[in-house]
Amino acid sequence: MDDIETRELRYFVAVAEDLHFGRAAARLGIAQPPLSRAIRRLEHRMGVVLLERTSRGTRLTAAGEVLLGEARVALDAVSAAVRRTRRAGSPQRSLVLAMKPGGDGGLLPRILAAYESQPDTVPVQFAFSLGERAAMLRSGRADVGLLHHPQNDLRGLASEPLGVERRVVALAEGHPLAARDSVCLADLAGETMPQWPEAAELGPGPVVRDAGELMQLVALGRAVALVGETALDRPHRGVTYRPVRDAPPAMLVVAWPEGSRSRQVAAFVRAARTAADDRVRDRALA
Amino acid sequence: MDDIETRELRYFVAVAEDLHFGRAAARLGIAQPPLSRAIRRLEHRMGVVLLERTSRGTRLTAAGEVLLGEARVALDAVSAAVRRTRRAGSPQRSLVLAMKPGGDGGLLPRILAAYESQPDTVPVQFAFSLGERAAMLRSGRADVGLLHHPQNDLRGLASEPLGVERRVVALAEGHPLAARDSVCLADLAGETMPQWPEAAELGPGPVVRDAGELMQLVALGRAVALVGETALDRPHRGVTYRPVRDAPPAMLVVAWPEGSRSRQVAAFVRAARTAADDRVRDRALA
DNA sequence: GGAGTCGATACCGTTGAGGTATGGACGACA
DNA sequence: TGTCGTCCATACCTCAACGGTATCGACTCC
Repeated sequence: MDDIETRELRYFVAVAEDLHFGRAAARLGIAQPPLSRAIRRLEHRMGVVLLERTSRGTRLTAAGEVLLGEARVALDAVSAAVRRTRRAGSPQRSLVLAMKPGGDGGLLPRILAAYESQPDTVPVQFAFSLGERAAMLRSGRADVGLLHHPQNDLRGLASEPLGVERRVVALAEGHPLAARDSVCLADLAGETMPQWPEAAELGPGPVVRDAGELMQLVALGRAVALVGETALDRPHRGVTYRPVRDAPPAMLVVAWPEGSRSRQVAAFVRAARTAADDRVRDRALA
Repeated sequence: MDDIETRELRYFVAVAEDLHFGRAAARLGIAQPPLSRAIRRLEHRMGVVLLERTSRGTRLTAAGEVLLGEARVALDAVSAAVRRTRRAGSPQRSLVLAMKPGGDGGLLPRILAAYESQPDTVPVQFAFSLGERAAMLRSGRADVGLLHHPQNDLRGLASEPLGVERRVVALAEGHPLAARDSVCLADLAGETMPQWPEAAELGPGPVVRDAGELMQLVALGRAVALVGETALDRPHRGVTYRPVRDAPPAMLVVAWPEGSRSRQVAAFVRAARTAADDRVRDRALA
């Protein structure tokens, strides 16, 4: 009755993303007629119309919109199952850590030291990613991640807070706002902010691929950027930083897939907590 | 490469649950040889051994254990996708509320009144269930639920707290502990506690199917039961209630599937919050 | 009105899912 | 120890359905 195969979901997602049977079929590596038939059969078995076909393209119905979102989640879950099983079966175990370069709030050395001081640890591999690190955890490409709340979408993940980071704005040294001691978000309304290529939908403004490009643009006065205060540890030439009074503070969290009962993940989370607690204590002493 | 079909996952879950190819095949409605081949092909494609076959039965490998858990989650996600899409496509909309009979902490009348006072509401259907209400939300059989934290597993769900309920123990009137003003958990160590048939694994002790049976057993002195303090609103003949000092309080929450962007769910959650806030205010006035 | 685009239909070959019959390994038991 | 029973694997067959090519029908745009 409702035994839908993942192939059918993959086909539907492809069509729903392209809104074009021919292109979707090409992307899937099959011809267009089998794709049309597969989608039609899917609609018939679900008893729901998913697409409105016109001779000039295709649109999603309300039910189709729902299925697009749900199918992506379900396909993520399936490929996560495969990946995690493969990793559990492969003899050489390692722990894949998803993080943004420099996005550790300066905690990473402490965390790794604390992790490796525990018994039975495995090598830690780094999966640097500017974009959706949360998706890497959900899909099983990474085991544990350092991310920011609420900037990252933590749904489907479990997490532990490691500390809050105030946000500062990076400005060119000659920027008018650099004359002030602090700014507020309203002051930045007219400024251009760079964005990562992985953003869900690209707005106006330049696209940058790494922190170097970002700071280059800022130093040139072509953009401003909201960054965590730990960016002050590695200041960039020609860039000055000012606190943003009303920016929501970013909470650095260690996150992992809900329901992961891996010993290694638990050890890493423990190490992260230890490292965060230690830093708080060190700062109190200083 | 990793395009695993849901059929293969269903087959694997069946075998992993039975640890017996023949019985699993019967349950799936197919013959044993195709099932053996399907599992073998699955292992081959994943590059991992999932089962240790002996001529006298079958055991899961470590990787098989991982896949069993992950596959259940993935299959839940797929059937949830189908169910939610069907409901989105069917013209007559309604909101399915999962709850335990009497498990509303006395809030339900207020919640329904608040919900129905909003514009554009749909009929509320009740899905009473003693067992895994959280699973009903995850699999799309219900849209929103009233459950208890931490007694229910809220992973994969979003939730809002509605209030805490202290826990009391229900005792026969002649029970020795009824002589005390309050008890602690250690006092209950030797007592028999009934359990619901949906429990993951049945221990010793009687099984009850509803609150009436439960209270009957308690009144007869055959068992004691930990219940929420709102049970005092409908006391049972021959049963007396005593607070449990160190029992973790149950937090009543309204929960819904993560990522549900349904307008009706949002309206219900809003109504539940309103109802909870109103009751707090009323009690403060009284 | 002709050309072009896009999805649906017709028809065909091949893959593979599922069936039956049987083999082979192993434990139980006399 | 030989026999029987259990349980999974293998061999072989059938047929549904997946995917491919060719073509149609509807609609848009010059």
